[in-house]
Amino acid sequence: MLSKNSSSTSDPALLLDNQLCFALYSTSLTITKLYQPLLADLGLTYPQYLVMLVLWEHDDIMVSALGERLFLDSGTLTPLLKRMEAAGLLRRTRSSVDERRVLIALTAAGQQLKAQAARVPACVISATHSPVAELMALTEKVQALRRRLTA
Amino acid sequence: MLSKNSSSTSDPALLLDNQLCFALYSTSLTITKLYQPLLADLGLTYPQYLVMLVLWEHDDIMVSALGERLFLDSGTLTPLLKRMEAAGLLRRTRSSVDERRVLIALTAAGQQLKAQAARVPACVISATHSPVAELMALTEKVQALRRRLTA
DNA sequence: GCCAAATAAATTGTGAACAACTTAATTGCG
DNA sequence: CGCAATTAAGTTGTTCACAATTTATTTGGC
Repeated sequence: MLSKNSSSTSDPALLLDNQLCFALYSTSLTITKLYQPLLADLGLTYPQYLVMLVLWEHDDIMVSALGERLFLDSGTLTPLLKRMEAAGLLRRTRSSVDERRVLIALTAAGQQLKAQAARVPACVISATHSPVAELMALTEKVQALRRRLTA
Repeated sequence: MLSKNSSSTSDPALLLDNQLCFALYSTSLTITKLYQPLLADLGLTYPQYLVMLVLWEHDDIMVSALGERLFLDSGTLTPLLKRMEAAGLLRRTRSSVDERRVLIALTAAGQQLKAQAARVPACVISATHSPVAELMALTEKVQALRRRLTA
């Protein structure tokens, strides 16, 4: 395994496998691919599924509230929500109280999709080959990091 | 905080904050935004920085080897590498041994960029407001999950 | 009441990601 | 050898992400 830059001569801080960011990035992409076939059955992409999770918890919210919850901005959400509206999952309505606001509300079809989505989490969990308690512990640690980053 | 679907009546498995995937996804995006101004000084995007990390460790490798290391395919890498070649960071050359292969090698400018990049990791680490030992432990846990997913 | 500042969403342009497919070269089996 | 299967990279089309900017509306100070 010879190379011009063998890893032994590299700054350890620049080694790919020492990067938390890369671990998060690559693992996130890998899990998303795991979701893809399951979500395709529901007619959803992964970011669209996240939007549905928020709306199933709390319907009829502003685009900006959705964005705060998902850490995404209107530049990402506006086209995404338009596609979901076109798919009949939700409605986008200007608030009459404040014409700047756009409220997102699930359609009946969007609400009903929750029942079908209910079996998705178990499928993904089993594919991780990991004890649930460990997954929960990891979730909390990653959330704690995100909190420290956004504080 | 009243809503049609209050979280207390929701399937816990569908609550956004119980999703490991979302924790990874949102934290990964948040860290990437942290890198963005630092990498902009080097003329790199975050995925381009990852390519450079691999090449600084091991120069002159095939596109597919790069892809295995980064968990990305040629559909993502080919245009990304073309942009990096246009920026003068690397060269793409067909292998004479096997004309299907394209070898990626750093230019002098690409090699020299490593010195400037050396201070990036410390900046990011300090921005996390976390002890380094904790970041390392979390990195290993996330890598272990990725290993279980890709096995 | 007026108007500058702030707020909410949308738009524009660039760069990923990836599924599905194509093109081109090499391998290996009969 | 001959050629089907495999491998490597590239292409196409769709969907994110986001910086920077724009449009439209509302708020707040005077």
